[in-house]
Amino acid sequence: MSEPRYDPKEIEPRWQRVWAQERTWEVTNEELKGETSYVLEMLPYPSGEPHIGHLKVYSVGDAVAHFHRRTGRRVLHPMGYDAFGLPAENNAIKTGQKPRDATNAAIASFQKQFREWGISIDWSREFATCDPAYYRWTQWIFLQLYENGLAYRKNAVVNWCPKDATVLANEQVVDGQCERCGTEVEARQLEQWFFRITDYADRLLDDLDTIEWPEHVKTMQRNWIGRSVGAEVSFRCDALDTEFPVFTTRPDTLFGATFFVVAPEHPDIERLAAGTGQEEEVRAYVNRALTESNEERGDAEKPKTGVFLGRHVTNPVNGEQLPIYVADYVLMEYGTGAIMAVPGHDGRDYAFAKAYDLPIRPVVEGRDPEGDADGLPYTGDGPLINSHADFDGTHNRDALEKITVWLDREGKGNASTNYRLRDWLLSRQRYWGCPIPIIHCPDCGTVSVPLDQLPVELPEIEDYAPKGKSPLAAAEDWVNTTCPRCDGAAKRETDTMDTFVDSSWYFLRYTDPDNDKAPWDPEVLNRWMPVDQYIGGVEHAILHLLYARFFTKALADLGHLNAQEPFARLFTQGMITRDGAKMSKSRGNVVSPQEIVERYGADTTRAYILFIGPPDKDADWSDKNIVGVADFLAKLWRLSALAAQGPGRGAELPNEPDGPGLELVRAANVAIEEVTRAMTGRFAFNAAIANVMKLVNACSKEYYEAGNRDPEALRYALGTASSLVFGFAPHVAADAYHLLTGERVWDEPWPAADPRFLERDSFELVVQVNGKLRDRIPAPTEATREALEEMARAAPNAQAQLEGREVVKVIVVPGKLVNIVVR
RNA sequence: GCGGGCGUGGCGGAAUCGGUAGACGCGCCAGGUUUAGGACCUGGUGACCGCAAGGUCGUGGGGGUUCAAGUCCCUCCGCCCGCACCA
Repeated sequence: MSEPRYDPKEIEPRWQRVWAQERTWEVTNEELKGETSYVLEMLPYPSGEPHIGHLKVYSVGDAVAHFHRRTGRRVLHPMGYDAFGLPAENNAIKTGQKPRDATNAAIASFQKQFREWGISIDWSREFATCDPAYYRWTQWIFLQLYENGLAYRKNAVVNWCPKDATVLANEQVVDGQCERCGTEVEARQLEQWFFRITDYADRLLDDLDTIEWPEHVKTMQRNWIGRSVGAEVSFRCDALDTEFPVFTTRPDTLFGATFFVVAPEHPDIERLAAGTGQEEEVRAYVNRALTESNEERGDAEKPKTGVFLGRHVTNPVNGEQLPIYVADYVLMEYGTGAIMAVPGHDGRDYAFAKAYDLPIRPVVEGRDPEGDADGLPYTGDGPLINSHADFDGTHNRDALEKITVWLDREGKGNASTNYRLRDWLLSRQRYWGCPIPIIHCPDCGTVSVPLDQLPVELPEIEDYAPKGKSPLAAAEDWVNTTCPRCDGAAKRETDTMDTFVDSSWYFLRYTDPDNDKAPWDPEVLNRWMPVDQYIGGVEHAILHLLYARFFTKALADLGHLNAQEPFARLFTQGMITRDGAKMSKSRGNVVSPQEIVERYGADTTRAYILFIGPPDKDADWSDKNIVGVADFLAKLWRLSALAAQGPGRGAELPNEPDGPGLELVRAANVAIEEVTRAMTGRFAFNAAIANVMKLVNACSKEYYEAGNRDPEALRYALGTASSLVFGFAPHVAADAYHLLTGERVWDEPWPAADPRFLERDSFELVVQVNGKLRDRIPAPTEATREALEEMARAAPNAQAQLEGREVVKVIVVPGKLVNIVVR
């Protein structure tokens, strides 16, 4: 008989058809009894074809979704598209193809691939964020936030990308460059829309403790939010009759302040220097500082520079007159743009004082061994000195609180907390995004579009080229409208929203995607949310993940949902590299998932990407290693087909297995145990697959070498292997299981190991002498400690080591080993 | 500088608790089967010494705790990621 041949090209479409026709992976909100689970991968931005990173994230997510289903949970596993965005618009400018057409084409290609990969998606819930039926509710949420003071417009210095001709949020500027195109961003003073994410800074920080996320992602968010606790202290300039507040984390060092510094951008510089004779020098310095690039300016290593402003302020704690300097090491964006300088206890102030020969006064006792000869600057803790009789001798941590209280009582300051986090700038001067549902009326001002007029649809336009304002401004028919309040002539807001707004709530919409009365039914939503397992790339550690957390909290506060956090557990998958480098067209090292799937089939491709290593780590693609996985799946299928040709059917646990059958049953149960362990609370898919390989190897050996002595046990072992591997290679597993049993493996519960087949009546006892392995001998499982010790002492290779030595101690670990300690 | 992570054969990587290091796969070597094959099956494969039995060494370096350390503690080195003149 010729051997049956594994043919993924025939198997895979056949099972995909079954899943599509039977809508196998759909869940309805009507049948939400029992335990549920919401498994979600970050939604893709559809552009061209999916790449290998998509294949990885959905392979990981699908493995989790299947495991949750088969361990008794109803699983929500939806898919959608982050479909607004700059690439489609830039493409339109270049090729003339409308953004919607290009996006729809890309979506079609993604859908096709995801189906060909056999990902278990509930397609009934699919949407794209550029669908009016979706962005209607994006606008609705915007208005909720606007009406409640969480969205506002202000004139501010903002980041402007000259290439993309739009403003950017702080999170979208990396090293002073546009996150998307790498162009150096410019500072511009503009009127823009913001979300008040800073109101949530404390909760965004504190609630990180309530979610199971990778520590490095939490750390990045903590860094980004950047909370510092301290005090705001007022320094008065009598000459100008003005108070200058500063923020400090070290009010305990107030007595050590010997000068005062303002940022070059500080609005009062001109006024301060006026009439002091320093005007020229100050102006020259400020001009130079302002024209310097971000990189040059931000270099902490370069020598400190600054110029005396010719004025003084009064230190509120001791009345001392402190000279005011302007220096570029002080940043306008942080705190108040002015600092008190304590050179004795701050490295930067110290460097400045040394450069300009300013006095340095230590006020905390202690020396920094790395510091100068005098042990300064000293940033550690210690008792106060040189301060005031009331505080000298007090430990600085206690003094910090006391001085803050004193400042508050005297009206010279107060406890204060500062954040690095800025409000989220959401408006963009681009076309392909969600319109901001606002009307500007000359009489009524800024007016919300009434909810019953949503969505404000994005009009069709011909010219997408950015001109420094939104291309929508040219769509006059659309821009000109009437004010909903006074019916007078008014204009629509022409900026669109940052696409991160679209993706900050899509996971909520999946729970109730067809609702046209509301963004969701809160009762339904609350049954699914929060997402049990979220999976995506670490590149979104701050942007998307912070914004989504903010939206969830804000919407919860407004009573629209219960969850305080969107994603209870987060898994960040590592990158697939090629030759140790990130894949990119310019490097020419791109691995096309389509090509691999075409050659080996989706099952092999998916299983290989999981087998390559731990999924949270980066992994280098190798064309060679994939054949191991291909052979393994082929072997599983072939053996199943052969076993199915033999007598009998089914993959039931044999009644009283013995001999070779018992060995197979045992191997299957060990595999169940190991795979379950790899999947429970972990994502050790590589280890899980390795254990199934081991089981299939045992089956192979029994079939080919020994002659299939127990067909029933063989079918059980192969059925178990198919069942265990289904989440990684669903088509071949479904087919093999069907051949063996006529049943559908996804309807079967996750296999449970039978303890009877995990225990054995004898085991290999390890005999150590002084911790060194000396022998292995068979021993009965039931043997007492004494019996084990006796057997160990009698073991031939151990005996040779014991000769002429005194036994000091014997350690017996039943079922494992005996360690004889000798002298 | 601060914070997080990592370091195991020729290669990718296994090893929840401290208890046989190197599972599984690639590669390599050998054998079987086949008209042939880049198909299929089986075995071997950390280094060194040895004909063998066996021994010595071995999880980035050094030190420690322990009967026992890849695993725990200290220290040093190297690599990766994030933040960084944030007061």
